[in-house]
Amino acid sequence: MARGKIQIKLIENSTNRQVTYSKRRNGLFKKANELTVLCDARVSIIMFSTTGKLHEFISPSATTKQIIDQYQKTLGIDIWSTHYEKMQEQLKQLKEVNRNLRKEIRKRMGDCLNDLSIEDLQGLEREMDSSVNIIRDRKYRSLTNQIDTSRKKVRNVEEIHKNLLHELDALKEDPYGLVDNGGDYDTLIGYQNGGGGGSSLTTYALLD
Amino acid sequence: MARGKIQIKLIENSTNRQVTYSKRRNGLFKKANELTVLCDARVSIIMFSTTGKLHEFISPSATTKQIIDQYQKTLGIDIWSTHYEKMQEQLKQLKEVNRNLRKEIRKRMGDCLNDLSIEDLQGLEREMDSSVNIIRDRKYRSLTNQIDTSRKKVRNVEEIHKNLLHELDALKEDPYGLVDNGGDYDTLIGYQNGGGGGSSLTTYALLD
DNA sequence: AACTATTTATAAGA
DNA sequence: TTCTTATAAATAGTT
Repeated sequence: MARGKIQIKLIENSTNRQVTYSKRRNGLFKKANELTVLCDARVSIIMFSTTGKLHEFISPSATTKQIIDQYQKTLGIDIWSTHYEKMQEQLKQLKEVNRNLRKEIRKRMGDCLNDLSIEDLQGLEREMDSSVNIIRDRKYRSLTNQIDTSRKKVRNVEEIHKNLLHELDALKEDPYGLVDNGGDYDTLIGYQNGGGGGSSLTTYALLD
Repeated sequence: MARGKIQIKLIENSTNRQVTYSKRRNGLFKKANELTVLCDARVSIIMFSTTGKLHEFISPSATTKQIIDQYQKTLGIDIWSTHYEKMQEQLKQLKEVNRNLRKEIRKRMGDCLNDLSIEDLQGLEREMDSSVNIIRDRKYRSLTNQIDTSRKKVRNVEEIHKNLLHELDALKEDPYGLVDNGGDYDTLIGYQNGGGGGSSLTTYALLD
């Protein structure tokens, strides 16, 4: 606008562009400030250069956050809050659910019984009795299983012991190993040690 | 800046101010647009007049949300996202807590017992037994209270009945009401009907 | 960063 | 609000 008119189109020369950006930015900010003072307006200017550099103007009477908040409020279209409010709602619901769950647990622990009627108490008692029975049953079955396993182990150990005794007897009667291992007990638990009969004394696996 | 220089200070005349606001706003937006084109910059201008009216300029190559997001990102100071991420974290935690609470309840209802050891089952059983006892006790006390209240009511009704009989006897012996109500039972439950002895037949309040 | 010829913006008036 | 226009301000090109 001086020393020759220019076309409003991208300035190709990078240096010129840079200089013009700087000059006009100052001009813009000056105008914005004048507007702020003359007309008691609140102005926010945010700008990024091609290189990503940030420059901002804000009327002294405001903050950028204020302006943006009011911007959203005025447009009604909350750029973020849509998402944000949904989260808030979700949060509230979760807290409520949480509170109820805790209350439920406390009831089941014998707390917070004040606001329950006799019928409620009766129901709660019955429900918990039945639950305890289930738990007791589960515990019992679990115990039974363990006992059963133990019993099997014991039986296995006994079997091994018995076999060892047999082998010992055989050794006593035939110290030079001329007689083969008796087939009956070997086949009986032979699958447990891979059928290895190579040594004169059979090894017997213990159950886990 | 024409037809006379002006001081950069609030324009007192409201109409003038309004006009100047409009003119200079256009000027500002025009300059912003030129800057956008000449220097390939992205500019966001948001302004509010004294009266709260919103006007905005945005470079065609951008959206206001983009600019504001980049503004926050560049400054590092997230005006909202800090809050947002905190909420997200909170949400996650609440959901986790919620899940655990539900599991706890299910355990206490005899579900989900698979991953509990015998010791856990034992502890759970003991805890629930004790809770059931508390509930049973509470129920018992509640029942006792009700029974007690009922008993009092019955006693009250009996008392009233007895008194009525007395009055009836008195009436039979003194049909013309010359003899006053017998003092003993009147004072006994007199506080219950406000001490009203005005009528020949005393009224007796029933307990609630 | 300063200069300055010119263009542009705009204050006041219509 | 829009147009006009005299004048102030901004700025492109130069140093």
